[in-house]
Amino acid sequence: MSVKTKSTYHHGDLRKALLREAPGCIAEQGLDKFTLRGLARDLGVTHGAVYKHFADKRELLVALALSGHKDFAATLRDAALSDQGVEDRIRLVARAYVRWALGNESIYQIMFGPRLNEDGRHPELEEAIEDSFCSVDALFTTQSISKARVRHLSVSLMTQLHGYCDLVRLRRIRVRGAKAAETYLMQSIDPLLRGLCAELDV
Amino acid sequence: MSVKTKSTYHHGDLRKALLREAPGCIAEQGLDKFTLRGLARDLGVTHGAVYKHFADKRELLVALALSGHKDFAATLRDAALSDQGVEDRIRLVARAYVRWALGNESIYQIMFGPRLNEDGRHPELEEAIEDSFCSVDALFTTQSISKARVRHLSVSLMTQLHGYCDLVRLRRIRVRGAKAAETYLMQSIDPLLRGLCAELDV
DNA sequence: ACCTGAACACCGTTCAAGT
DNA sequence: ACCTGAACACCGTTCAAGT
Repeated sequence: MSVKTKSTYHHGDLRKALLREAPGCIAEQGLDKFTLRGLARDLGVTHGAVYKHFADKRELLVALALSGHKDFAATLRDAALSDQGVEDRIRLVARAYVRWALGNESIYQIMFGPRLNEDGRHPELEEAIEDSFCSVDALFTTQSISKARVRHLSVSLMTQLHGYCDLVRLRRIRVRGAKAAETYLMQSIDPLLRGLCAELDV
Repeated sequence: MSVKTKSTYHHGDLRKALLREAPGCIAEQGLDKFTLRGLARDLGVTHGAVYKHFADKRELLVALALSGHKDFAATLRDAALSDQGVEDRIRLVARAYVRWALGNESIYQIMFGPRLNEDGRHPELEEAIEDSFCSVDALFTTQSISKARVRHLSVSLMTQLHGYCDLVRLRRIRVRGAKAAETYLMQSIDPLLRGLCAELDV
């Protein structure tokens, strides 16, 4: 019955706490220097405690990647299905993509970072990213375009957006601030947009 | 005067040997698991020996990134300045980009991997990548287009190519083999190419 | 001038022991 | 059921000592 409510023992929900704190931890030090022991320290538990909730470091990252992909794909889908002409919908998807990627940098880094599925377990990860592609496919799906071609168009858009976000994150393209990143993107995506609209007869 | 010529002591040129072997080492295990101690073992020297040639692990990676960028930028420049119409030159750049990136996966990973210039030393790295952008600028530089707009066009092309290579490397876009990666790219880059040509009045 | 080998601080992971 | 703390193997980095 001491004054301190924080029992130094049970944590309440350590699993949730680990998932909540990890992104900030990664944002500070970079994914490559992110450390389970450091994360445990930040939460005031011993390093061993983590292993009661995740089999290993990779499993923690997989959990973050999965929930990230889910939210990301939903965000893209909302933009792709919004009630407007194709061109504006493509713009909305582009904006939504960069906003999400740069607003959730740590998670995005995990999602598109070193492969978490080398061993072939976690096929869910592959499906999760496929979901994002499908969200974007919706933009281009019409009677007159083959399925294969739709995917080419999606790939053209997704690769440009991923490349842009990756290079901005790495400071290879220098823009100051998230807002500037968005407006700069809207200008560089212009040629692709033009080409896509031409193919869609808009 | 023993039969063994390999003196177990001096290595000849350990520095060169380290730079030569590192990419293969990285290709096998992935950049994140790449280890100086492992590399030293592969070369038959003690781990301490590495530090006679590189201040630390990062310096080794910087050396690889710099020589990589140099070769990469030159490759792009050759393609961009080849003797043909703009559209074909863009195609050549695209092909050269993906061929280099996927043919030098480990190096490409270092060049566009975790930032090696966080501390602000090694500004050469920033210049090195700027060189690649300039190589591509050459494609779009005409009287009628402003410098700022030329850079937008370069960014549109470079981000698409980087995004494509990154996603192929991560198996997020599945193509079997380097050749398939090239032909698949040529189809997905089609919309961008069309938009670029429209803007260039070709 | 270049390499060895011990040493130190740090990590991921495991496990018997505590509560 | 969940956490602690010692233990092990491994890394990056340093440095006195060897050749």
